[in-house]
Amino acid sequence: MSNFKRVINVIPLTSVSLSSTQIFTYLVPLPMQDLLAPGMLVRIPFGSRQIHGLVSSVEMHRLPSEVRGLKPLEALASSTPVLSEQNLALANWMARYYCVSLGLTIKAMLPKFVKRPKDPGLVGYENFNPDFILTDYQRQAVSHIANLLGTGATILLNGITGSGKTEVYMQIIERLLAAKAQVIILVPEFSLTAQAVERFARRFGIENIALLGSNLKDSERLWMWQEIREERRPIIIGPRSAVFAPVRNLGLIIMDEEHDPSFKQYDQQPKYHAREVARKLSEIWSCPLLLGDATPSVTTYFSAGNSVLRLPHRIMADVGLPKVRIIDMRREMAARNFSIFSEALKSEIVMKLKSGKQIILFLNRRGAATFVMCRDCGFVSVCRNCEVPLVHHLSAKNLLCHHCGKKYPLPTVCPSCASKRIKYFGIGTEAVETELNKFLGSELGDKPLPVVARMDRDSTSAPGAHREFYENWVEGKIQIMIGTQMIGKGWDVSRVGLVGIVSADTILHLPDFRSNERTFQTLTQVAGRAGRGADPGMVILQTYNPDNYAIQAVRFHDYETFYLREINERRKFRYPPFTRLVKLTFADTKMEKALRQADTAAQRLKHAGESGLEIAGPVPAFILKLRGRYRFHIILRANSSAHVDFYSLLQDLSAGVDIDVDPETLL
DNA sequence: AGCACGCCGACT
DNA sequence: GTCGGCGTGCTC
Repeated sequence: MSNFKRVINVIPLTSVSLSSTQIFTYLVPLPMQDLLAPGMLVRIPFGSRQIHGLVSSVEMHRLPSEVRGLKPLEALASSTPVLSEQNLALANWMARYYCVSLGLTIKAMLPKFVKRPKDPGLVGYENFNPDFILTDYQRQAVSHIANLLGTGATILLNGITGSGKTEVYMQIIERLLAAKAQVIILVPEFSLTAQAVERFARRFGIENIALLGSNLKDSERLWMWQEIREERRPIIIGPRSAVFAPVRNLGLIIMDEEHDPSFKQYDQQPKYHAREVARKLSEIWSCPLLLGDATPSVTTYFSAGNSVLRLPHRIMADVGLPKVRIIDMRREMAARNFSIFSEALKSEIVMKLKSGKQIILFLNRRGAATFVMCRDCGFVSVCRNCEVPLVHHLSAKNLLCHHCGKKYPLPTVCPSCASKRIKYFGIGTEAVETELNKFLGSELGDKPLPVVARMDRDSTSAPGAHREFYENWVEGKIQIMIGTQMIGKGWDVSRVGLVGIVSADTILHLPDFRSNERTFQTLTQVAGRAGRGADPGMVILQTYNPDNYAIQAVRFHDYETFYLREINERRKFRYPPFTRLVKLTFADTKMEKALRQADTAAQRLKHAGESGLEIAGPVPAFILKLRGRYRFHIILRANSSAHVDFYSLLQDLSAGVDIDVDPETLL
C-alpha cells in the first residue's frame, strides 16, 4: 500500500464568496479511487451540510502531511462526467467575466438529473426537400461563411425580414451535417414555437433535431440532453441556455435575432448574455459564431465593422417593403380626434377589411388602463409591494401589478377620500380591443363584424393557446389581431395588409440609454409583419414624437441611418460599445439599510481608486420598491479599452450586492 | 445559499 | 442572568 493519498479538487455547486477559493480539496476513500474522473458529480460535506460538487481534477499522489484536515468526499453522484472539458473552460471564463461563483455558473449549465428521462415525442413533421435557388447575395454569404468554418470568427449576417437568412443557415448546416459536426441554433425565447422549428424539421428531419425550451419538463430536458451528448441529434435548437448543450463536436453556432433581449439572463445569476458566451464557446471550439439579424444590436454592428454580410432585399423581388406612414397624434388631438385611432388608421382598417386583408394592431402594453386615479383627490392605486401604479385588467376584473403580479380588487370608492369619481387613464391592449369594437360597430352598422382576437400574456397563458392563435390566424379565421410584442415574433404568414402601431412611444421615454435602440428594433420587427404576400402592405405608426430619429428610421427601414445617429450618441455620452458598464443593486425591506449598504460600497470602490473607472451613485432604482424591497444602484463605467478587472475589483464587497455585468438596461 | 458564531436589547 | 434578534463570515 502506497503512502501517498489520492485527493480530488471539487467545485461546490453553490454560491461561494468571490473572495474565497472556488475549488475545494477532498480525500478519496479507497473504494472510490478508480472511479473518479474530471467532470463527474459528487456529494461532498460542505460546512455543516451536504451538497453536490463537480470534480475539476484528480490528484493521484499527495503526501500524508499535505492532506491533514481534509474531509473525505461522501459519494459519487454520477458514473460518467456530466461536463466536458470545453464547457468547464467556458464556465471558468463566465464566472470570471460575470463576477459569479464558479459553482453557480456550472449549476446553470447542467440539467436537473431526475430519475427517469422521458422522450418528449416530437412527431408530425414531414421530410420535404425541394430544390433551392439562391439569390446572389445568399450565395455569397454561404460561401463566405463556408470559408470561415473551422475558425473562431464571429460573422454578422444583416438581412431584413424575408431576405432569406434561414436559407443561408440551412445551406451551411447541410455542409456541417455532412462533416458529422453539431450545430447550436439559438433563438429568442418566445419564437421557439412549433412553427419556428418546422422549417428545420422539414429540411433535416425531426429525428436530427434536439429541441430545448422552457416548455420541457425536467425529465424531457434530461432526455434531450442525453440525445445531444450521445451525438444522436446534431442540430440543437433552443433559447439562450442551449449555448450550454453538451456538445462533443461543435461545428457552428447560429444566433438568430441577435438583438433580442431574451438572450440576456437578467433575473438570476449568472446574468450572462448568450451572445458573449457563444463568442467564447466558438473560440474554444474554433468554430464560427453566426449572428443573424435585421436590426442588430448597436454593439454588435459596431464590432463587426466593415465585415458585415448583407442580404439587402426581400427574396420575392416583386414584393417591396411596406409603406410606413407616421401619424402625428398631436395633430389628431388638435383636430379634435380624441380617439386612440387616428383618422388615417380608421380609414385604412375599413379599406383593408373590405379587400379581405388581415390586420395587426400593435401596442406594447397589456391591460385596459395603465393607472387608476381619483378625480377628487388625485389618489392613484399602487402596489403595496412595488409602489408602482396598478393596471386595470378587464378580463380578470381586477387591478394587477405588472411587476410582482399581485392582484387587487377594483376600487368602488377612493381609499383616500371615499369619492366615487374614479377614473381610468392610459391604454393597453384590452382598451384597444374595446375601442376597436366600438369603432367597428358604429362604422359597419348591421354588416357582419370581423373576428377580432387579442394576443398578449393574459390571453395566451393556457397551454396550446399560441398554437390555436396561430392556426386561426393562418386559416384566416381571425381578421384583426391585437397584440403586444409577441405578435412580432416568427409568424411567417401572408395576407397582412395593415399593421397599425397604436402608440410607438411606450418604450421611447424610459430613461435608459438603450430606449431608442429598443424602440427602433421593436417597431421595425412589428412593421415587418406587413406585406409578406404578394402585396407590400401598409404600416400606420402613431406617435407623439414624429421627429425622433429612431421612429424616422422605421419609416424607411433604414438601419444604417439609425445606427450612425445612435453610435454618435453612445460616443458622446460614453455608453457601450465605447464603455463597459456594471450595475450593482442593493436591496432591502428597509430603505435606509439598502441605501447604507450602497453608500459604503460606493465609498470603498472610490477608495480603491481604479484608474479609468467611474463610479456613479448610489441612485434609487427606476422602480424604487420592487416585491417589497427598496433598491439602489451603483453604476460602474470603464472605457472598453481599459480592460478593468471587475472580478478582483468586486470580490470583497460586502455580501448582499447583486452584480450585473453588461446590463441590458440601467433601470 | 445555508448555517454557525457572536454581540446587544428585552424579559423571567 | 438568559433567550433570541440578526449582522458577519466561512464552507476543503
